[in-house]
Amino acid sequence: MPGHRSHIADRRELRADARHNRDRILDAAREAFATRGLDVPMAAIARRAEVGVATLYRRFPSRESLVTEVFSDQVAECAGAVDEALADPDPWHAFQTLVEKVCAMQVADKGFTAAFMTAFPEAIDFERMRRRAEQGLAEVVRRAKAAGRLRADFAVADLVVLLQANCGVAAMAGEPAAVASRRLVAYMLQAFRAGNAAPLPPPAPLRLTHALVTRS
Amino acid sequence: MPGHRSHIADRRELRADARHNRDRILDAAREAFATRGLDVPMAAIARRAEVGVATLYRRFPSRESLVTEVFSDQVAECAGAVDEALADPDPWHAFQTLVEKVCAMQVADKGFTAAFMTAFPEAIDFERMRRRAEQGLAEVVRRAKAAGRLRADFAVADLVVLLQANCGVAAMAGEPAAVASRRLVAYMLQAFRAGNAAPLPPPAPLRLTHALVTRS
DNA sequence: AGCTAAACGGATGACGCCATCCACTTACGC
DNA sequence: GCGTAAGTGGATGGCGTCATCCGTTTAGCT
Repeated sequence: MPGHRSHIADRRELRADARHNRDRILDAAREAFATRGLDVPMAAIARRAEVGVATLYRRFPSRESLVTEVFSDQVAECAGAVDEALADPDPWHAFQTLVEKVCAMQVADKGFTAAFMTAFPEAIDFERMRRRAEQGLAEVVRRAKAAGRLRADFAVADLVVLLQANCGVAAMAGEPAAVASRRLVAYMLQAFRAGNAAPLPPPAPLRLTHALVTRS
Repeated sequence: MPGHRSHIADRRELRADARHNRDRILDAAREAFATRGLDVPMAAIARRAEVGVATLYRRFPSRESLVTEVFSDQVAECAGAVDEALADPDPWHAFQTLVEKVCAMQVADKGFTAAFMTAFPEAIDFERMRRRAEQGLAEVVRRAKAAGRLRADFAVADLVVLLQANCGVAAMAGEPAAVASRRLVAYMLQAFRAGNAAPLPPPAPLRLTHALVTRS
């Protein structure tokens, strides 16, 4: 089959100006998603990037493809945080730092959570990353439990609960969101700690995919 | 000034069929808001109520007026929960039960939180109720602290944080939301408890009004 | 029963967003 | 330089929601 072009290669064969505009679009989209959330009008992104709507749609046929591209590095950063936690010799410190880091990312960028949580059928990369994150997370949790620092009845799904909760906090207006999130995370981490553990209601049977952000 | 009609009296002077339709609309709106959230199309409500759109708009000129009317009894129920807590001789039990109850209400009805949290400038009744709830809440917290059951560095604003967090959890799909919420609340209540208190980051300077649900 | 004002509901225009089309412009290999 | 394919952006049609208008129906009083 001649002339087959993978979706990885097509960015190399762009003309110089097209490449430039593509970058402008990505920058604009990044900012727009971060401040206004994931369902900002396409036209607004185009305007901010100072390109026509057509250019935007030509480069990214669907909103999802744009989202995927915009957040790919942030997802990578997220996965990096998991790796970092896995490299940490102190299991509880690893767990705590990971949770804090991810939640802070969530607050810093309104779109990120939605992008990461929402199940985009198209976004294979996300799916792969998500699985990897899930496995890494499970390992971090296992270690923290084994070290006796994390309560035994903690479920990995509880992290999804926290992420979702933090997402709700992140929905608040700018700066209070950060303060509130820190407060929430601090409380939750103390509750996660082994030792002072009163019994809990049954855990939610959730995987990362199950956490849906209400998006029309 | 003759013929002045207060906005309280106008429901009495309705014709029988109008009154009937008004009730149908309220029922339909209640269900629609609970299941689909607060920004369900007006037309959908009208269809469900089997009335024309015009009837809906005539009775409730703005969406807010409809929301106010629909949730007035739920807000009252909420205030009732605060009174109940104030009547409870056990301060911690009062606090715990109140938190659990309100969070459960939040999950049960998607629209409720948004209605209660969102600042509707028009909804004076809500404002009054909210103030009352805030004062009652502060008293419940004060008592629980005085009894030595609630950690001293707990801030009333932390309840706003929890409400907002729980709102995020409530955004999940139907049944998992309830499970996750129970789990979240259980964790948080354990963290709120006095005794096992590690230091916390500074509290968020929030009143109930500051918690905004992102609505368009 | 008959009258009238109140109430009804479908049709309608305005608006915003999506996604595509097409006439014009520009980069880049020759 | 110049030809051409790639690229561009504004205009455009489709869709769904909002909110109002207006011709028709109906409750309720006499």
